Amino acid sequence: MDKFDQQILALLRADARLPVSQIAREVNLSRSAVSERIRQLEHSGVISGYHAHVAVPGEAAIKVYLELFYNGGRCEHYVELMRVFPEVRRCSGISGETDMLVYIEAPSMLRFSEVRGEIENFPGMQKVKTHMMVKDWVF
Amino acid sequence: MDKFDQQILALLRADARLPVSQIAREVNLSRSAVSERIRQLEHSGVISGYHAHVAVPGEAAIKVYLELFYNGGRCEHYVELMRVFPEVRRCSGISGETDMLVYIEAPSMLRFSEVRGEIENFPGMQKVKTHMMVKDWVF
DNA sequence: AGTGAAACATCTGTTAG
DNA sequence: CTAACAGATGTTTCACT
Repeated sequence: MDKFDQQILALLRADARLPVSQIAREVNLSRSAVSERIRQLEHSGVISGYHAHVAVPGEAAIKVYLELFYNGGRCEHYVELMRVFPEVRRCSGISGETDMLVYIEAPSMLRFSEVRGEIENFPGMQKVKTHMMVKDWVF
Repeated sequence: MDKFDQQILALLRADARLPVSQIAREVNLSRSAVSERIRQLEHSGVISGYHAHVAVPGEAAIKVYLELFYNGGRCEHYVELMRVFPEVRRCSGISGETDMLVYIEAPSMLRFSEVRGEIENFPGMQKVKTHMMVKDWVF
């Protein structure tokens, strides 16, 4: 994890679709070297994925935390199911009784209800506890 | 913004580097159609960017949600007290029994314990429930 | 570790039908 | 939408620093 790796990470953090050839130019390494470094960074888990940042249609008028309780199935499974909703911004597996904590931003109460309804009907879903966010400070 | 767009968004959210050709296969559209749709989604701002998710070693090694239960005092009061900790990233007043949900990122377990200890000793604090984040997906 | 070059498959953008 | 083409890109391998 030297200076080159850090430069590569910074570039991919800004634009995950930057071509290897261009990265090579900017950090002054060959394509093969950059390819190999990226492969290492991915394999070692430093880069956990590449994701498009999708804006919530409308605006985030409603902010909610859902507590999910389900039986069987790994959390990865449910994450894949919830990924289809742009309103789902974050899924966190946490210690304690709750299986997963899901943060949702929706443009309206109606839309939120739709999303919540679909999540409740996921196979194996046992309970969905809703926590409307009434105040919020982000630092 | 029809069903196809939503499918495309879900795929790019999961893997920003998915080739257009493969997306086309999965949603049963032609490459040109998918290319055009992605172009529209980018230009209209629905897709605001593509980013590598990087786990920086040492930075935010520990992610935790705290459930705060206190008696008396408004949440604004406690927010002011917690603002002194850079590790406190978000404070949310939510509906339900829990008075406040606090998201914390700390560089080490030791440092987190210190912060948690201080929060527990805030005047009026009744209970602090810790939820270590063991898995996490941010979209 | 990195370079440069080559070879090959794949992706993309752009045409034309 | 399909088909086809040209150019760019990713990946791998190799000989050589």
